Amino acid sequence: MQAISRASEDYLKAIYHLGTHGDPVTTGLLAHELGVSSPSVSAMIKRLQDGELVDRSDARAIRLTGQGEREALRVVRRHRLLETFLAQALGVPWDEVHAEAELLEHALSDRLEERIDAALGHPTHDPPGDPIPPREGPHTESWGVPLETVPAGSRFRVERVSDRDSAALRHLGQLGVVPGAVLDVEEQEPFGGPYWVRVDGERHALGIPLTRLVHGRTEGEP
Amino acid sequence: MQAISRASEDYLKAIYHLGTHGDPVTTGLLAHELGVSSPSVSAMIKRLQDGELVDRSDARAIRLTGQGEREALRVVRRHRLLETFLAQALGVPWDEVHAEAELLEHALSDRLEERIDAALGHPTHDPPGDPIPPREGPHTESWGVPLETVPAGSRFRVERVSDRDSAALRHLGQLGVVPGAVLDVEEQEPFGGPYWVRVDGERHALGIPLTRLVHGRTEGEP
DNA sequence: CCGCTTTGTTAGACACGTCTATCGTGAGCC
DNA sequence: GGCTCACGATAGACGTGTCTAACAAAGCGG
Repeated sequence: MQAISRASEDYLKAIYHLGTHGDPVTTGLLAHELGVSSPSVSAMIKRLQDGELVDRSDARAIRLTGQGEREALRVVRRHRLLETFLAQALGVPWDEVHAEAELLEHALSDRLEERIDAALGHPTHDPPGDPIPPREGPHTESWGVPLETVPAGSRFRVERVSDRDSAALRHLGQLGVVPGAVLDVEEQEPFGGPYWVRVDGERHALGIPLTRLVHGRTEGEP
Repeated sequence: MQAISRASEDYLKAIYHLGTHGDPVTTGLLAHELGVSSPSVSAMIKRLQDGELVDRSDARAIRLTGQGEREALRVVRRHRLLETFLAQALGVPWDEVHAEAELLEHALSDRLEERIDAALGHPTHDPPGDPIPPREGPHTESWGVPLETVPAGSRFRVERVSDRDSAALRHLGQLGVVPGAVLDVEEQEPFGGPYWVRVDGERHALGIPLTRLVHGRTEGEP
């Protein structure tokens, strides 16, 4: 119950995020993700292990314990609620909400989190489409499939857009590639060439890196 | 220009607040205010002095330098903007906004501060009536006179209520003693007895400690 | 004028979170 | 099997912010 430091929260959140992408979470990966050296990660993991928040029984991967995952989800919930709130209450553009929420998420009291959740009508997703974990109870991330893997000729409904790269997010927003949008994947040029997609009647070219940021689900043929 | 730590911000803010009350700011006073030991204060003051944020040329009082005061005012501004915003946008009751703003004030980016300020229409005062410092430029606190010093028979306009004691604040709010309210001070019982004041036609007794929290200005006779 | 009380500072320790430099170790490859 | 390379852990240091315990200085009462 003793308070968890901001740094610990950042580590737990990063372990959680990297964990949802399937790859085993390693020291080096975490160090890169958090922008710190790997000895720093080693030291922090040791502290988190002492606090029963991470599990190192598998030497090849860093895993969260049940308690660690609960704490990570608390941070993720606050982050995504804040993103939603900032967008809605203040009109903060969707490529900025991530950075602001990153700053505020560690300073949000349970009471205020509750008020924000209620004021927003208990939203289930934040602006980029990430699901907001419940205050307690199970949670799944439901990524859908990356746009990258979708063959030409498909109709694709956008569910989630990664908000890690603010500039990319802004660009996608300008093209209309937002959660809920429906894309017709018209063509994929070979050898890493762009995807041509039709959004709202407009035809746009998306480079491979962009298509990796967009997740969703294929629908019936166009 | 290098970022100032949260702890430093808290010290600067506390020095500023204690300074506005007239008394010379001492190590012990700061220690009490911040809930830390006085050696901790000594150490921090030394660091702040090294950073040119406090001035110890007067051995009997801790003073802010120009830069130190600017930094303190930045924190105060963020705090009071947040209080106003939380009250307005989320309906957080006025006895809670202080504690929430206390948590969030260190995590507010300039950009978001700007957005909040604009969304609120550049407010000049927060809910308890504290003046919001401008983003830059001079600022005065303008306390008015404490209700405690007002003689019976006066009419008194409330300008500011201290938000340090949440329970007292809630109580005063229930009585209608809020900024803008006009009180008729009907009677002050001797030997520390209560003040009898009429607010909105209702007669209420206020103990001395409460009357010290309320500042304002006398108006014409009732 | 001298001792006591009050106040602030120094000394030394600790927890946290970070770094660089170094050491171990395990997997893959010849 | 032995070498190399990548990776993680350890060692040692530092800055920040805190503590307790001991010391210094200053005012005040007698």
